[in-house]
Parts: sequence; C-alpha cells; structure tokens
Amino acid sequence: MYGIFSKIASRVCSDTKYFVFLQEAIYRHMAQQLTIKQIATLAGVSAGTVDRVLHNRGKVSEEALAAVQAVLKDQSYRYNLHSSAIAFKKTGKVWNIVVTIPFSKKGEYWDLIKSGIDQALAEYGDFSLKIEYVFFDQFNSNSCRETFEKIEKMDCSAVIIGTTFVEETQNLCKGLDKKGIPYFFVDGKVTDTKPKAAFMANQTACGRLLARLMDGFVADDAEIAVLLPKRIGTQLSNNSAIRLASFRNYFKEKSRDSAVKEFSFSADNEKKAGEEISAFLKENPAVKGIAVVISTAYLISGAVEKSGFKGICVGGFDATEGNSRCIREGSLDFIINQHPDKQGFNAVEATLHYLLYGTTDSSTDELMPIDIVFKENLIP
Amino acid sequence: MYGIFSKIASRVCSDTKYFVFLQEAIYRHMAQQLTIKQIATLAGVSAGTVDRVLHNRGKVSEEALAAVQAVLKDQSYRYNLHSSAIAFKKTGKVWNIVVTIPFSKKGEYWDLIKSGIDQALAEYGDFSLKIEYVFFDQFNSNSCRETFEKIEKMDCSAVIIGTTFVEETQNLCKGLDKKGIPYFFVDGKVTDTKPKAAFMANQTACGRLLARLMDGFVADDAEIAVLLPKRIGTQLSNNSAIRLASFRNYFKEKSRDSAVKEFSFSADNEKKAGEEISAFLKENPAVKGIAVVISTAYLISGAVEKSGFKGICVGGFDATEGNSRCIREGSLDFIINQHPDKQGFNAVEATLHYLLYGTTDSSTDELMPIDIVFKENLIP
DNA sequence: CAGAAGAATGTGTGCGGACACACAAGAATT
DNA sequence: AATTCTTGTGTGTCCGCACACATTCTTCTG
Repeated sequence: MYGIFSKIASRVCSDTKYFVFLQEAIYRHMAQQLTIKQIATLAGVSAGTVDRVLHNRGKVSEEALAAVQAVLKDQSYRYNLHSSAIAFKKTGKVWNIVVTIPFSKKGEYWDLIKSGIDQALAEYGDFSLKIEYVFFDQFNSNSCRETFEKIEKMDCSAVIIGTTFVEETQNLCKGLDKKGIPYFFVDGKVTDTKPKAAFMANQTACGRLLARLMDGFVADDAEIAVLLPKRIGTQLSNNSAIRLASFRNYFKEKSRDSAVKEFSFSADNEKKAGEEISAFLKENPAVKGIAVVISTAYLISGAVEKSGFKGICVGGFDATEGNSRCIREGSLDFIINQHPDKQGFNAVEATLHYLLYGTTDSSTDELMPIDIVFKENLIP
Repeated sequence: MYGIFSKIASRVCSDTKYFVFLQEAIYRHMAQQLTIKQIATLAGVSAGTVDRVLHNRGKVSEEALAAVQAVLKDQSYRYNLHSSAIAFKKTGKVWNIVVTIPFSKKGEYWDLIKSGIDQALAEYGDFSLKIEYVFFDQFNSNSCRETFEKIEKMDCSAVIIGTTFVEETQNLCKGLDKKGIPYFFVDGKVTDTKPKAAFMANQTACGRLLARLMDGFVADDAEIAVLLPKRIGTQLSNNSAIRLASFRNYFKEKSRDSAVKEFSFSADNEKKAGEEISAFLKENPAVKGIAVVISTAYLISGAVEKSGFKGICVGGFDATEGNSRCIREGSLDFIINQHPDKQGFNAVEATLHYLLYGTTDSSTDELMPIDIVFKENLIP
C-alpha cells in the first residue's frame, strides 16, 4: 500500500527538484470494480450463472463453474455493497439481530455498550436491519438462564451476547450452534463456545497498565490499595479476576507486592461503599493510591474526597457517566477506558458484515484499544 | 434515546419480578424510512417534484414546495444512501477529492494521516470516489505555494488540506471559496479560512497532558526538559508552540516553572539529535524527565538509552513507527497519540458526507480523542 | 383566437444485484 | 413415440434514487 508513496518520499531531498517530484506524486487510486454482468461476459456465461456461483445456489455445470471462478479470482470481484443492500430490500427479508446483555442504569457500563449498538443501528439504518434487545439481571443467574432459554426460541439471524454467566452462555451457544445461528460476544469470552468474534479489551494489559500508572503516580514508599467488588454468592467476574492478578503480578515483579492491600467494597451501594473506604483509609494511613478494578470507581473517589483525605491517587475503569463526572471534578485521577460503546458498535458492524458477506474479515478476538483518560483528555 | 431503556432498568430491583421485566424489555427499533415515492403520494405530487425539492433544482411552484417540505419535515426523510450511490453511478460522475499534505517517510506523522485516508477510500470504495494526492515539502514554503497554485487549477469536488504554511493555505482557501469548492483541514486550523471541518486534537490539552504525566512520573525535586525542534529560517509550528506554552503553563500554575528547561534539537537528523541530547544530559544531571513536543521522540529516547542514562522518563507525541518501536523496546515511556490516521479517515468521511448530503452533521472543529500509550496498551 | 413560449409537473430509464421464472436440451418414465 | 422429469441456462422484474425527457397547463403575442 505504501509502495508508491514511500518511493517518492525518499527521493525528495534536494531543494530544487521538488517540482519534478510533484508531477509524479499526483497518483490516482483506481479501484475499478467489475459488475456481475461484466464478469458474466468475461466468463462467457449469463449474469444468472455468475449469481448462482456467487451464492452457491447450485445448478451450474462444472465447466461454467470453472470458467466463472477463474474470472472471479482474476478480477478479485466484490459485491457492490449498495446494490446488494438495495436488492435485498426487494426480498422483504430483514436481518434480525438479537442483543442480550445485562441491563444497567443510564450511563453505566452496559448502557454504554447499548449506546454503541444504537449508534451502529443509526449508522447502518439503510440496511434492512432490526435489533431486538433482551435484557437480564447480571446479578441473578436465574434471570440470565430464563432469558437465554427464551432467545433459543426466537427467530433471528444473529445474536450478540454480553458474557456474564459462564454456564448459561455455554448452553445458549450450544443451542445456537445447533441451529446454525452465528453469535458474537461483547465484554468477554467464554470457553467451549464458537463465537464469530469477541469484542473486548486485553484484561491482562488492563491490570498491568493500572499497576504501571499507580506505580508511577504514587511515591515509592507508599502503600497501594486494590479494590474489588464485594459479592455474595457469586464469585469475582472473570475480567476482574484477570485484572487483579495482572495488577499484583506487576508489583511482584518489582518486589513491591507487600505494598499492595486488597480490599472489598459494596459496589452496588453508594453510601455503604463510602463508609467502607473511609474506615479503610483511617486504618491504613500509608495508602496513597487506590486502584479500582471495576467500573464504579466514582463511588470511591467521591467518598475519598468528601472524607477529606488528601494526596490520594484514585484510578479505575471505563468512562461511565459517574466516572467522567469525577474526573472532571478532580476527585478521580484517571480511568482506563475499554470503550464499551465501541465494543457494541463493532459487534453490530461485524454481525452485519458476517450476514452480508458470510465472513468475519478479521480474527476471532477483536481486542479493543485501551485508553487512559485524565482530566486533560476527557471528552466532554 | 435512553428513554425506554432507563425506565425499564430502574424498575428491576426486586428479585422475583425480573420475568415481567423481560416481557417489556423486548422492544423493537423501527426506523421506518419512507421512499421518495411515498413522500410524493403524501404531498399529493409526483416523485419528480419531490426530487426537485430535495435537490434544489427549481421549477417547483410555491404551493408544491410548501406541501413537500411539510411532509419531508414531518416524516424526517433521509435519502437511502445505497440507492443514492447506485443511481449516482448512472450519471458517470465521480467525486474527485484532492488531498494535499506534506510527504513524509513511511510510518511517520503525515504518512499515518495518509494511511487513514487510504483506509477510508477502501471502506467507501463502493461510492464513486476518487482521491488524488498532491504532496509538498513541509520545510519548503515555495514547494507549498507552487503546489497550492496547481491545485487551484485542478478540477475537483473537494480538497483536504494538511495545514502547515499559514499564508499559502489562506491563499488557496480564498481561491477555493471563490470557486465554491469545499475544503477540510487535517492536523490544524488556519485563521481567516472557512473549512467545512477541521480534524485535529486540542493542542492545549495535549501540552497540559504531557506536563501532567511528566509531573506524575518524575520525582518532585528533579528537573524536566522540554524538547523542541531546531529550525532554521522557519519558526516553530503553531501546534508545537501551543503545546509548549500549555506545558509551561501547567508548571507555572504549580510554581515549578524553574524546574523546566527548554532545549532545541535537530529533529531531522538522528545522529546529530543523539549527540545533542547526550551533551545536554551530561550538563544537566538533575534532568529526570524529557518531554518532546513533536512526533520524533524516538530520536531522543533511543539516544538516551544508548548513552547509558538511567531513570529518565521520556514522553512524546504520536504513534509513529519509530515511537511505537521505542515504546515496545522500553526506551520511550509513553506517547500522547493524536490519531493522525483517524484524522485522515474522518476527513474523507466528512468530505463524502458533505458531498452526498450537502452538510457537515457536526460542528466545524472536530476534536480528535487524545490517547496516552504506554507499553502495556500499545497496539502491536 | 391560434400558436408560440415558458413554467410546472409527471413519466421513463437504468444504476448493480437478488431472485423468480421461463425455457431448452437431454434423460427417464409411461 | 409421447410424456414427464431433471438439469443447466438466460431473461425479466424490482429495490430507491438521479436525471433526462415527455407532457400538461398557463400566459403572452401577433
């Protein structure tokens, strides 16, 4: 791709010759795409036959097949996306995508994923596309199970799944596999499943980055607290567990593991969380950094500021509304953003791509970029 | 947009009722788009009249105009992008976008912008779109002037301009304004011009963020060097100047300005740059942080490591190939990424959008997100 | 008042692809 | 030998839009 460009660029050192350079630098992109009819002419058959080959509809003689495939390969044919979409309308069919994710309040993690999905729907609204949301309770495996059972009975073209409960997800995927319905993951992966793609951030990198930043921003002789959600009944989510392990691992490598204190707080209760962190900081005055491995750091940073503790660096995950507010106000120092909205958007995009072309053009694991957000680069 | 979603979510607190919730949560998006023909029927006119109204082709009576506009507004009509693109093909016209940016070596700043543009071309290849590159020498105002004069004579639908030389850009824009050709900026803005949109990062935020990170990562009693390119004849580019001022401002606010040392290096000569920084560090042993305000930090970080200086934090701008390599190898600690590729991509996208719909759907200034990249979140 | 000129409006065609359907030629059945 | 059936193939229609061209209605002129 860079061939011509770099060749020209390397030639321009002398001052006087730039004009000659310009003549050559004006180069044109030509993505001459052939149509089905042109392919047909080249292969010596009719458009219908080419269509049959392209869609594997059968009823094509071996010689015709060979002739068409030869031309197709030679000309690297691609559907014209627009014509395809237009013609598809005629059929009256609609791509029905079912999205099943936990519900959450406006501006919280799963709602950001949903925003991305909605955005994708708006962007790709000109395709015959329908999205059907089915929410469940991320803290209640029964809700998840019954929801997933419902989905298996639904008539749809593809499913986007927010990975939470492992066993329930595996069951759903098994059912979908049997029916040949493609599915995609957002936020994570689950073993023994075959998603067409999974959109998530590298959790090991996330944990390590959190550690690196804390290490940099907190004095060498201070202690650092790593905060987890208190859970009753259920265990730590897979993502959080990986982040925690990776976080601790960083400090182990630096032989500073003794400075790290683990602490669990009530992530679903603002008041309780505040009281807990206050008490903790009183008991541990050497703690000068608080690393929250989940998306509700704002519950902590707000309380830390209110309680009057100074010079404590607080970091967390994801640009939820609460976190963004605290960053803006200064109580939260930074967050590591996994782009939940982008995950949602890309999942829809990939789904549509798969439905239209029958392929995912990239690898199964779609790692999202991990951003670090300070007050200075927060998007308002 | 969140209306239904948040209403439902807030209702689900009790454990037992989630199933009821599910029934309601299955809600369907319906973006029922009317066609021109349907609009015509509703307005009591023919499709041709609606078409004339939509394209401002004139020859429409006042009453017909009013009737159509009323229906259009009421139904919030939008072209079907696909049909539009398909039908446009028939006309044989092609959108010809001229891109004029400085040339640079593969993987350097302007080449990243170009990659983004190429990517956009690939993505939007199914539109009748042609891109014509015209490169110039960013260190030679004559090259720029003569290139721009050439562009004024070219026949094109829109121009994307990499802002470098102020006066030359103003002249070009004046000419384009006269001909009614829309133009877009990448990397910066220029006063007294009327671009449809400018794609760039907030440079004040960039400088401040650089300062914030340096401040955090370098001990309080150490000195910090801020590195500028040595220029002969030309002055510091606008972007660099803003970053520098913003950087210094941060430390002034903290009354630590005395710890900041400015230093100019040969940004276009790897060997010279290395010798200069080595000498500088020998003379200034208290310097423990190096902030490079331009995109060639890799020239510095490589030399710092080779010369054997330890414990010095180096930060710079943009994920160029050189910088990415140094981050990976560990000599460069972090970079602030302005997403040049995204700037290029979005510029093409916005241009196409303008050409198709006659509007830029957002504000003139398109601020790009600013990312911070460490080894941990570097995309390979 | 016929006829030309002009303004407003309606109709027709084709972009590239998806699919239904018509049709031809040979094989299998009655 | 006449018929159904199979298999391969080409043709026609339509999706929604852009634009050329045909048509109608109005007004003005000799």
